[in-house]
Amino acid sequence: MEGHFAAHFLRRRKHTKAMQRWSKLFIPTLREAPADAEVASHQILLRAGYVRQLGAGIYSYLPLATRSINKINAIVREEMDKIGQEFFLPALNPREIWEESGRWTGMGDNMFRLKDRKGADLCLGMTHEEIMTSIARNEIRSYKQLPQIWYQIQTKFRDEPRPKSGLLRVRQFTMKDAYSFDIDQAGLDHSYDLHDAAYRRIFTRCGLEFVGVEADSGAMGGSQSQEFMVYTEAGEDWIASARNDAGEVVYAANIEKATSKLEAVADLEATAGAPELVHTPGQRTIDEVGEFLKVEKVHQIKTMAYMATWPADAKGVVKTRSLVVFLRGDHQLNEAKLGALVAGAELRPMVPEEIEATFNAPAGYLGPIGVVAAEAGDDKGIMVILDAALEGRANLIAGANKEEYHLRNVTPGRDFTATVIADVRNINEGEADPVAGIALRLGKAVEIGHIFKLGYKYSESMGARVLDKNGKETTPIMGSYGIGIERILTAAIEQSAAKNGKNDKGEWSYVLPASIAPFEVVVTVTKQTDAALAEAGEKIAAELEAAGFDVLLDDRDGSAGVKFKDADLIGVPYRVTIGKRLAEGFVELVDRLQGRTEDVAVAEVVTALKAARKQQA
RNA sequence: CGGGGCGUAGCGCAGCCUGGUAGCGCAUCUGCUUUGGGAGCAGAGGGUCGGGAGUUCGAAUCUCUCCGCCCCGACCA
Repeated sequence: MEGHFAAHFLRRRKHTKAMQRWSKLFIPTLREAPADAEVASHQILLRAGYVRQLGAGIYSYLPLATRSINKINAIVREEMDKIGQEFFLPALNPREIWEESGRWTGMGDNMFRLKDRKGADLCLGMTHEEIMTSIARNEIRSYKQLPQIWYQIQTKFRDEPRPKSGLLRVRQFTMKDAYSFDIDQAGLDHSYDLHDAAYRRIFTRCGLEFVGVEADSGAMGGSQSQEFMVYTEAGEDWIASARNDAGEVVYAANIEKATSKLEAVADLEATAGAPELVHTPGQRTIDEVGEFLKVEKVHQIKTMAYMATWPADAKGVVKTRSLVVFLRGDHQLNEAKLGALVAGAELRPMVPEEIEATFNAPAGYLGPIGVVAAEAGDDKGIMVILDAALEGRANLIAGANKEEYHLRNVTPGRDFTATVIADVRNINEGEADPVAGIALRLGKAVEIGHIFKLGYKYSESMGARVLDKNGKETTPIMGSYGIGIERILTAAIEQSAAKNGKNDKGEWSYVLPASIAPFEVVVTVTKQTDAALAEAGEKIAAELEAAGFDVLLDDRDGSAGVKFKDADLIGVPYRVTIGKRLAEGFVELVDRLQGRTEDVAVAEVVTALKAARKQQA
């Protein structure tokens, strides 16, 4: 009985779905992109009538964007429902809950704040750790109620210092955020892995070419963290990755963490058994000294001097420390890696007076010998950092800490010691990845998702406690996981635009994956006033719809050229053109993802499109 | 916040320097002709020139001020 009803209902639903006709839809395409749109996706979203801007980092989503985002949300929901449960939390939050975690002040100016009529402080949610934790705290009493994975798809508000790049960096956006609660670390590991797998399914289904990179856990604290990135020029992060011949990612990391295997370097022959002074008048830079002494940069030591400054403590005391870094001559310092060695401190280059005080020599002739390095583990004195690439090297050229002189035969370990040996250099494109030795690809990327193991930060500070199986009170361990919904759309556009490039008018060309395009197929009637063509368009569109395709029928009374341009512009992957050859029983099938066009018999359209869609999947 | 640029019709722009009737292309509306890659002809509508103040007989134009937007540097989905 029930089964019959369900089947009947499904069938009816399919048939009652309203045909989407271009003549009736609001798709305000623009011939020229607004001048303040710079990045490809921003220009495209505006020109194609997906979005309109309301303010800096504030956008209205028109029907096309809404359809696309709804599809992305549906995919996210489907995958998230396999591992967790959907919530919907308030975007409007009282101050008190944020005070509990210390983030009312911690979030600083990035938080939108407001007052209610009684003068009470409220804010707009930037993320929802606090709210979820408060629910867990109030409701979860026993390990038997764990694990839990709770997620929502919700609007987030962040008062970004600089909104930019269209939908890439905005002040109001949609995030799928999820939080896991487990009784122990093993449970958290599992919840984290579940998210890792779900995220990979989501991004794959959305047609993205992404890499998961090990990331700095950053300010939110926590142990393990992975960012999901899509390579694009519009991105703000730099990442390195390596794929094997099968196309699998064998290594990927944010540039702030990436390492590489270096080719072995044959050291210079010793000219003496100890450092030897060489007169190098006016030769200051690595290039000048290399040229002057006829040595390669790999045989030189680059010396960099920084000051680390920690924020004032409770007594208002500001702590500083001198950092001296030695790098291979051809390498660049990575400030993020250096910063990791002095947690919580701000870095800045030393000023000339500080350099004089530290080295007793002017910039240009700085080197390791004579610098008094703090002992390892000591948190006072000059912190000398030897980059790992110099470990084991010998007979290098370095500044002599004496104006107009350098030294030969400088050998780390023998001639000087460091407080710490660490990897603090930037890796370079083409260097071998540390896992499989495959050439690294380096590029800008946009972050579309982030998963990380939070630990006890919120459960502890907000007092969430459960009883374990021994009846002992214990603190649940948390994970936090986010996906930027609009960024999936934007990244998909950027990804495709990068592949398809610009036309001779400087306009970007792109196609959306069928899974997230506002429509899967557009049926273009080349001449609406021709009754035969119009009728065939209706019929074919209806058939495609009945076969489960999301169809847009272009029934506008305009020239074929305009219709083709518009169809391309909105990024729909498939087009069925009803035109000239209809009299012979053929229509044209354009597969924009494959860049292929073929004539198909009218009776074969559904089959042919299904085949095209299957091939893409 | 610091630095740079911009604000004139829905979109793209000119006009500003040297003050005097607000213009061009596209889009929109009407009619006719067109209809396979952003059509043609004819006509029409549409503007607080970002806001305010000042200078002047007169301000889109000069001065001051405020606002908004974009881009480049510290944060993050």
